[in-house]
Amino acid sequence: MVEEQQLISRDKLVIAARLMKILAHPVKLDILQLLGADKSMDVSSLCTAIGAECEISMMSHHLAKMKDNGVLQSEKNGKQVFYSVKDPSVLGLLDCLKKCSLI
Amino acid sequence: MVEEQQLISRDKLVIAARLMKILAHPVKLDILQLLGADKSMDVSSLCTAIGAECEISMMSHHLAKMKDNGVLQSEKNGKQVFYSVKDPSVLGLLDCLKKCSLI
DNA sequence: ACAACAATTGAACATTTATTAAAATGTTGT
DNA sequence: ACAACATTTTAATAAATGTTCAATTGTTGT
Repeated sequence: MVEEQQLISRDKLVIAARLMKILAHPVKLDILQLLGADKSMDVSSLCTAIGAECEISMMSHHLAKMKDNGVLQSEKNGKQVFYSVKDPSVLGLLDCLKKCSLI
Repeated sequence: MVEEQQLISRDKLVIAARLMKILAHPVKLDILQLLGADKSMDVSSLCTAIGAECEISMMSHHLAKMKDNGVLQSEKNGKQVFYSVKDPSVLGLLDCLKKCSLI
């Protein structure tokens, strides 16, 4: 059975490439999988979870970029800022990487 | 039913990020979908298929990078060089982008 | 050997990205 | 008001990326 695939339009490829570019960083992917679909974590906790090489300032930069691009959302609670995944569909990318045994 | 997900290791995240970074470009994604799992096209044809804004030199650079990183393979036939997808599992990324309605 | 063609290579350049440090902002408890 | 803390912001810098052009390589047919 030959499935004739519908080609993705240039516009959509541009959008996809932009999203991939934003997420194409080990720390950002790790943030995504740590948060998952429904968790919420503050910046320091994320930094700790990511591991030793994490500077709080760097983490903040990553989070800001992901938020600016609609991947994450944040909510302030006292001194802390809690981040969570805004649109869970982006998690499909991670799943895909796993399922396709690309990683 | 709560599925507790196994976290992807740092090493694998680095690999995944590298692959995503390589492919995070509209032209590269377009090359991937044009070639699909089993097609083989020469550089000029790819350039024509991509559209008007395509410089042959730019196409060659893109193809070389994708080949260097194990995404594509090439075969010379006369004056032309034919490119094809080396490991079809990378196409899963494209499928995923479609299926997850990310694009 | 030469011309025509296909593709690659290398250099130059502008743009973007990642990292780090220091300063600034905002919040809480005293 | 002040100190302690959490986070953001800004700036400086280094590194990677994308694009274009010109020069080069390799192939085919005459």
